[in-house]
Amino acid sequence: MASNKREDILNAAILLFAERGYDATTVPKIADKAQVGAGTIYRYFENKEALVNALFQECIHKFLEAFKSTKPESTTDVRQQFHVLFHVMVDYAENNTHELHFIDTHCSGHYLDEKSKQIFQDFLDFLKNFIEHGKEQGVLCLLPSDALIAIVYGAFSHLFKLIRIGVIQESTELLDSIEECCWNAIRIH
Amino acid sequence: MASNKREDILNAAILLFAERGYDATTVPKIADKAQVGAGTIYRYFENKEALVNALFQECIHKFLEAFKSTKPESTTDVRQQFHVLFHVMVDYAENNTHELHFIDTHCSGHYLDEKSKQIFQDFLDFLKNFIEHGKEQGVLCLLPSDALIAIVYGAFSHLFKLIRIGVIQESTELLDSIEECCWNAIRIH
DNA sequence: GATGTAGGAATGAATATTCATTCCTATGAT
DNA sequence: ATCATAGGAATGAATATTCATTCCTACATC
Repeated sequence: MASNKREDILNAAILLFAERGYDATTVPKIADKAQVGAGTIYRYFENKEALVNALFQECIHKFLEAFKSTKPESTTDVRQQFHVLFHVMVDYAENNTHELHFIDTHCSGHYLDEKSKQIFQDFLDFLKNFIEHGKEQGVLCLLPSDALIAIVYGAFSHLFKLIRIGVIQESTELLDSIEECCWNAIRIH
Repeated sequence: MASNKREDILNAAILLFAERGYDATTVPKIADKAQVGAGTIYRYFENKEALVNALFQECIHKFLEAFKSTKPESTTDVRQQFHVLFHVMVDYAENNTHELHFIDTHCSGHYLDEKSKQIFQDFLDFLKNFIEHGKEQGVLCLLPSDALIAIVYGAFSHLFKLIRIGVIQESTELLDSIEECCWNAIRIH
């Protein structure tokens, strides 16, 4: 039987970090939720900071892999590419309820180390690439790529926050409409 | 001898809360930045929680007053109303560099009391009103009002975060373009 | 000197981290 | 197969640190 303690700790931690934030989440609380002793956490992670960094890096990595595995470059139709990317985000948000929120609330935390910042930058660069392509094709607004990403991602993450807390009800039609809204925000008219 | 200690404390606190978050901001650090003794803070606020709530309420109040003073109802042109509202947000973001970020990162904090939650709800209801009007006029998408607010506000707040940390350079043209993007996101096509 | 205000050291509760000890499990000898 | 032993894994009580809050002293102002 494989030792899954490390996993247990990470799963407990992401729940608590996403709900309460890094600073308000105590190590003993993580231990409780993971059903391990407090000391066990220090077998797997040097300290609380190392834990949050490992978690952050694994989340981004998973998210980025989800994007990369779609190979949206195979078509030059920017709208179609956008559709694919948008649905990667939706799938990720649906299947990893807390991860998107965790990323969102921790991506500029003071406890992130260089490696975490770097991998997050890689993630942004990947998205930037798509935007840049769309601008070259004359399909997307000629605003800074960072700005266009912020518009879509900002809208998306606030929306999923509302879905997560139950203010609005998720449905295929709603998501399709929202995709259209986001697309309309950045395309050339 | 105008006692401006209370102001000093609030100004120091908003900077630190916006930068580090509520839980990572210690009362002694606030006292240092405000150049007052730690005990002095407790002359003006019952405790740390009362301080953050007072701050939050004053921020939202100021923001909401800025909106209300524009009386966008005087015109029925929804696009024109949107322009006015958007510029209230821009002005607020520009003149109160840290307040928007503070609101953004603290509006769902576990330390907020009923009054803070209520005043924040009032704020959302005000925006909802505008959206509802636009939908009645047949100008805005028939998505839930909360969703439309999230799209615009989410995009806006992420954008100003980038401006604040210097990733993108603010300019009139940029802001005009962004306004157009936000409008395109929620209008009917 | 009485009263109100400020300061910051002192306090105690909460928290991250350590460490001596216990608990498993795999291996090997009988 | 049974038992013995070792060594890594896990534990949680103990420790060190940090922090919100209190409290006592000093300084104004009247």
